Amino acid sequence: MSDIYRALADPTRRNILDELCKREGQTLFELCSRLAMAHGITSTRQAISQHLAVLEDVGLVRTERDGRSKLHWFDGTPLKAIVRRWPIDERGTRT
Amino acid sequence: MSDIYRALADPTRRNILDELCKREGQTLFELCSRLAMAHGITSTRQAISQHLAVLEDVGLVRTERDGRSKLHWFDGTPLKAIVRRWPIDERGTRT
DNA sequence: TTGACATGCAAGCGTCCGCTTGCCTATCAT
DNA sequence: ATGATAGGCAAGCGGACGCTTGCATGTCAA
Repeated sequence: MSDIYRALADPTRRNILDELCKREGQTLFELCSRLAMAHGITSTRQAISQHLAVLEDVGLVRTERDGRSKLHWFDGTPLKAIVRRWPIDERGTRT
Repeated sequence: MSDIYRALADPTRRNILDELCKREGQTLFELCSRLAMAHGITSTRQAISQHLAVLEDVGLVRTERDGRSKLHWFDGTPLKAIVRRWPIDERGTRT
């Protein structure tokens, strides 16, 4: 019961997507340290893991196991639903 | 302390945006009845009003008073921030 | 096998969020 | 002025969410 909009609602999850855009194929530990460095996020590893699960659930993050590590990729395809749903140009100007 | 992403997180608010795209300059009462008809939303008038306040706060809805009525317009301009932030094409395909 | 490393699962807790309820303000017709 | 209409303000409640904590699973090196 989670959609893209819910997934994007949390600021930490948005920062995770930002980091995954900067460098692809990151592992959970890489992400944790980079989030701490770049965004000052002090959350636990488990918290980040849960965020990644949400993002993976809605298709914004794709993963692949590599031994005991799990690599993460950003995938912006689900974002198309937003652009498709509403007009992005300014509207509502009185005629 | 509310951003676009938070505003889009609620399904009722997304339906409100849908309805405002269909017909511009709707009043609160118009929206309530249309939401009930088209989306089966049983929420109170105050609930919809609070949702509209959130949407107006983040710039997704613009308003204008007309006597004792308040007219609402959709404005998709803030959505540009989403497209600007992340690449919308598919990425993460292993090389 | 043993130990260390990387991640997963699940319960518990505090807070925020959406909704309702009740009352108040403002505008228009008669 | 009176009543009706359209909307606003604020308190309170229940549930969902994000986070932590503790333990379990699985992988690699020695």
